[in-house]
Amino acid sequence: MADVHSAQIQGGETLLFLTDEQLRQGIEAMFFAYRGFTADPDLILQEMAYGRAHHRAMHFIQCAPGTTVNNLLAILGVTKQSLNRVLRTLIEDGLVESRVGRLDKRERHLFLTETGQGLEQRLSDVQRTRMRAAYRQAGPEAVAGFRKVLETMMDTEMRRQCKALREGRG
Amino acid sequence: MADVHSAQIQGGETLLFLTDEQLRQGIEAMFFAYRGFTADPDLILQEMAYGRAHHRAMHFIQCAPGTTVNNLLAILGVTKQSLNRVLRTLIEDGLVESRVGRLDKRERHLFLTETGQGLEQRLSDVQRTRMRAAYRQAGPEAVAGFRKVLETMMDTEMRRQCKALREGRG
DNA sequence: TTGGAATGTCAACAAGGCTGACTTAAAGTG
DNA sequence: CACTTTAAGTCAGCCTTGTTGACATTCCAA
Repeated sequence: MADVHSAQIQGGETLLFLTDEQLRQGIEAMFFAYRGFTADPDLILQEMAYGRAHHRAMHFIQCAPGTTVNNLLAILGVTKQSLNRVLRTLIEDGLVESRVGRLDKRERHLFLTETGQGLEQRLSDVQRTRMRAAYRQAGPEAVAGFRKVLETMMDTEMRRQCKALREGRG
Repeated sequence: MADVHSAQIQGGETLLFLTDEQLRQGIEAMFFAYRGFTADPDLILQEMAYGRAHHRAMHFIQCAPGTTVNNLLAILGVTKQSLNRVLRTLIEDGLVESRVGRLDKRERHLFLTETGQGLEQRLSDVQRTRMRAAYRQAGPEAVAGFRKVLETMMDTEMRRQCKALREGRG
């Protein structure tokens, strides 16, 4: 990327000279890329009258089986009423199982059933396929950079979220 | 990024060995990063009873002043009814101006008023600030890679969109 | 035993997508 | 000129997914 200028300073510190135009392009790229990134799962979800909210819930349950509702709320950053509506349909439809906690019986531990795992697999398959294609086209160095910037943005977001959690709990 | 393995093949062709886990991390990173990326403008928009839809419209009008409604529809990928609802309030509130086309009087050309430019500036400022911070933290090489992967994903999306346009028009 | 935390539920509402039907005006075409 | 197509706007109604607020239940812990 020739239009990202950088200057190496004495001690390894790096200054980036980024014009507003370059940043604007990055912003637009995020918009279009995110849209492409959700397009494939959206098609599958539409078939079965589910939405992105269902996908997100299943994704994070798959990723952390046995997680509690509160945990999921914190990760997803929505209200419990919003999440509950989604979880209820998933449980009714037999995609998610909610087990009462052994240690703390108020808590519900969430798991994907076999059916749920099947759908989650289908959804993440198409998403991974698309991401793999983009990775392959861009090359390994670009992928490393992509992940680094995204993880930096993600960390910032996670920190903001944790801060919000702490403030919320007093 | 040590966990992205690559193997250089004879003619400069590169194979990426990406595990499902690595791709999953990329997917999650997109989710969290996108959320972080929209968080700041959302706060400002909330103050004035606007939403992301208004932001997107203003962004692309600012980026291509004089664009037509149909153009904007194609870029945003929403229905004209959806866009119209947003445009109507922006025009009523004096942020967007709609001028009848000189060449083709059916068309309306869209511009941001001074007030509109002011708000758009405020919104993109906070977004650029966040992006600049992430860029700076990740370093110039990472930024180049980030943009390359995103542009690849974006191109894919834009091609899909153009294809849809062509098919839609017969 | 009482306070607070975790969960779930009901109701109402808003933003922002969608479809379908329809109008108006302008442009293109036979 | 008559007809069709196109650009834009509008109305009505629907869906998903977010929000608040109020409230019940259950259970842990002081």
